[in-house]
Amino acid sequence: MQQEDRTSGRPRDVSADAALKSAALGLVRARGYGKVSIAAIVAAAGVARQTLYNRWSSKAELVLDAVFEEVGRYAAAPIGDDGTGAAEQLEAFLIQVFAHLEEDGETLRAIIAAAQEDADFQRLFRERFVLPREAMVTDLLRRAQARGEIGPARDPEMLSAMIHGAFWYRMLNGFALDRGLARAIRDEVFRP
Amino acid sequence: MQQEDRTSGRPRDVSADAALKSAALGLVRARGYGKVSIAAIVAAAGVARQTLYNRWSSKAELVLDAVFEEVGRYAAAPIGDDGTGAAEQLEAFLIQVFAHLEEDGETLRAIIAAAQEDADFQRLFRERFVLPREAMVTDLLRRAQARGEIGPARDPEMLSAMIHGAFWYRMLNGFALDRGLARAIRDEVFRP
DNA sequence: GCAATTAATAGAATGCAGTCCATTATTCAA
DNA sequence: TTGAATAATGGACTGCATTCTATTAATTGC
Repeated sequence: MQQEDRTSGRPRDVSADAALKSAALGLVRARGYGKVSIAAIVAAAGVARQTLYNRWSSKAELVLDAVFEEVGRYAAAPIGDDGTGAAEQLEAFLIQVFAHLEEDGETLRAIIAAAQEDADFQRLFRERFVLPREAMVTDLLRRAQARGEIGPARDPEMLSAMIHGAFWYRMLNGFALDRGLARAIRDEVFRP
Repeated sequence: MQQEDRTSGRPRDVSADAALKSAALGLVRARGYGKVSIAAIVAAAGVARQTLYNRWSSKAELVLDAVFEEVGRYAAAPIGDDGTGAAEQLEAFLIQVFAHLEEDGETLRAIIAAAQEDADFQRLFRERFVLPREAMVTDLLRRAQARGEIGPARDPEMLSAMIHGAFWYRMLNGFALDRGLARAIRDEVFRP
């Protein structure tokens, strides 16, 4: 997905982008990532197979765009530093993430799997999805540290990796992500 | 891989098991999981393709057996409760795990990926690989708690998930697992 | 209009995991 | 010695992602 304004040649059919993303989004949500074929996506979008590969280099890239970038949802906004304490903010963030993952968790798992088999896609996924979300929690923890809500010797980056790691680890091993987990993580980070 | 002593019928060729595991181990270590085909494994083992599928139901199952079970290595022994403190024990455990992952990390990542696409294999992997190793750390933390090395309000199970999660998360996102990470995890768990 | 350039299309080709099938081999029990 | 049961084998088959090819379409500068 890159644009370089050409001076000649037939222009891209811009409507094909949206048609492909929309078809991918609908099919993946309805049937699950592994059960959706490229053939089904291009048929639903009404374009040729090569048209997809002119825009994305794999099914995983298209679905990443379609499901996790298109609408700008899924914990895309920084965590608001509202009146509540950092513990409440973290728990609310996790509850929101887990709620989104009820719909798209299976797709996220498939995307993480795809990233293990394709180093380029791993980089793309990390830059576009993982690191921004990791930074949100790191920032929250830094603010909490500045206010004294966690000790000065704590390491916000390591803690953020442990927080994300905890639910990745649970998710990738087939456990549900529920409010109890959000609460347990919060409690472990903001220890008594 | 199950045995049910039959009363009749041609017996399994036991040497095929070892030949397949050995071929899979060698090829996967030499070329990487994704570049090794079933055809190459059975050719190297000198057996027919169906002979493999009589024993394992997928490439991932065979490789799990071959790489992570065969020799009983890879942090298979419980963490010794030697004279040192729990912080040192945890760091030593992590350093040992990371050292093994220098050789087999790419394979582990491929196996985690395979588990996301096959619920049966996910269960197998969790029972045979994930949970035992998670329990080692949980046990270590429980002992540490009994000795007062971590506070009584800490949650050993959650902490263990955060510890494993931290390095899974790093590994699955393409970061190296080095001694610095082991130290940072130790420091965050046994905080000042 | 015409050449150059790039896109879209249909369909074939490739490579691979996993399944299916027919045939042959080995064992036990009657 | 024969029949029932199960294994091993080679090869064919299916379904899929990704690539390749030839052809047609749209655009710009001349």
